[in-house]
Amino acid sequence: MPVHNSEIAAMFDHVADLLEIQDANPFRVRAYRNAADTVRDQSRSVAAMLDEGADLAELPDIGDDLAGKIAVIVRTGHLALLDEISDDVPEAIVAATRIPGIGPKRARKLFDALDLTSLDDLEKAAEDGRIARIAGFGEKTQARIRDELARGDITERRLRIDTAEEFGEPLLAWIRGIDGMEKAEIAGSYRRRKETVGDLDILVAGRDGGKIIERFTAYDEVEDIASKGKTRSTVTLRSGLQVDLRVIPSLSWGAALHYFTGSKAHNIAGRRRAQDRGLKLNEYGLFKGDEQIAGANETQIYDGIGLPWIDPVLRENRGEIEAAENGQLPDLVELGDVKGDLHAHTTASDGKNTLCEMAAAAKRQGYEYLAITDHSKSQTQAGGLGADELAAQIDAIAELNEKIDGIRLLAGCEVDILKDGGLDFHDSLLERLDLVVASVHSNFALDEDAQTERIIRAMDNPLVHIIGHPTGRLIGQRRAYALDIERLVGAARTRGCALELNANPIRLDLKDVHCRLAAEHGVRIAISTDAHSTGGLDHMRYGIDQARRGWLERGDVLNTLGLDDLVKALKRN
DNA sequence: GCCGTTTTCGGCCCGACTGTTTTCAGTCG
Repeated sequence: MPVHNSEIAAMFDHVADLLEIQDANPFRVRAYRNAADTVRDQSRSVAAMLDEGADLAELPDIGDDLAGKIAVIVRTGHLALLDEISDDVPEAIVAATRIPGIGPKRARKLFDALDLTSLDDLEKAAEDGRIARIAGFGEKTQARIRDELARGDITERRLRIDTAEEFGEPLLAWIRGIDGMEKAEIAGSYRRRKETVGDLDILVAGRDGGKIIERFTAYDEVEDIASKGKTRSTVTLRSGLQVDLRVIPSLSWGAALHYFTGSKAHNIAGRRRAQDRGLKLNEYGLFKGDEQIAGANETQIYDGIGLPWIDPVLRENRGEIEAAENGQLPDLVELGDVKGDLHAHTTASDGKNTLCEMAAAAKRQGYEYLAITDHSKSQTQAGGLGADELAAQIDAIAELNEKIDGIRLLAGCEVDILKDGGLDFHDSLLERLDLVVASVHSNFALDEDAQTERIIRAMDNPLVHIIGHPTGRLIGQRRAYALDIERLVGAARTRGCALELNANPIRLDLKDVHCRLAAEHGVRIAISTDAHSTGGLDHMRYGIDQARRGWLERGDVLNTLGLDDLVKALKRN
């Protein structure tokens, strides 16, 4: 069983957590966290890289020591250091650091001072007043610990980007109505368009921070105010979403926007560049000594550290700074480049709108084409079409195309990939289609080899144009099935098959680093909404955001082709 | 533990806020 990057990264993060509690050298702790980030961000499996004899010490923030540890993990599945320090630090202390306001130092002090061994112990101590008697702790801290533990939910909770928008956009609109407010934006991972966000970082330019924050904390969805100063406040909304607000002067707007957009790794790299130039970069601006030499807008900030402006979606320290330096930033695909949607359902299977309605909605999107891809017969619960029904739909689409202007419907199907990699319809029927999307909807539990081979076998059929939602994950609900992405990408390339980036915000499948991997190998990506209603076509923008995070350019995306070019591109042999 | 045109030691990003103190450590982003 190959060791996955995420498992190695989790081990390193765990080591960092434990070392921190042991009060180890903070830079050593950071080294483990940086290495975890590096491993997690690799689009290729480091186990496979090792197999090929790669020197992992060439990766950023991985030196000889950690490269050696990775090799051991890959070989044995274990990390001796982790086993050792796990014995010394109760897991409950790590869990306690997830309580807001409790970090490694205070968590350890709590457990040591009161001789605790579990979170239950900690909760009891909070209830009977023992915590407030520890030096450095008081009533407020005790109450917070008690309340957090009583809620029973101190695990990390991230919201999908579309959910975050539901709360964030109305709040932003409300903030923009506050007196004395000059500008406001949501920064953080929201602005970087990550698939999930942990909290909202809202930035406001204005003069009287105290007044603005006073109004902000009066928003009617605010349930709890964790902190409230003249420039900064943290609240929790009724929905449980944490919101951080910062007020800064207009002269620092660009610096602050840059700073609070992150990512942390991108910022650190930026501050290092500033240092290298004898400058200091913080959220107020770029400084030479005491003199502010940039700050009002982001372009100035980047200019000051010798770079062109970098799109927020790229700010993950995954090579964007080097690319910017060399004038090789990607010319990212945009929503306006999209000429059509290649995956949509109708009432014929489990969609909510008819062929006609979907066609009209696609025309309103300004598209040249829309592929109708209802489910195939194995998808009984989704009203999958039988062979006769699909044949009838092909005729209905031909007929409708005669009658309508300004949009071309492509006759397609989202055909099930069966357990053995065969398809749910005979080639004689698939041949009549303009477009075939092949997807896995069953047997998720196959092992990695079997699952990978199953999908590759489906691609062996030249009638298949696109593999739909290739990894099957549902964000926050279902893990991706076991799959060797690199093999899949390699197979897609040699077969001329495209991979889907499903734009539905619950899927966003492929994810960003895998899109980048595919594009690097010359595999085209189809960004498709998998719309089950006319409204579902609007999800395209989430797919575009994800594609941009994956460094995709227009030429990497199948459905940026106009109709004629698309039809040519769909001829696989 | 990583890193290096200041290169094998000695650095490692930076500021606001809270709670508990009474000048600051810890936490957070």
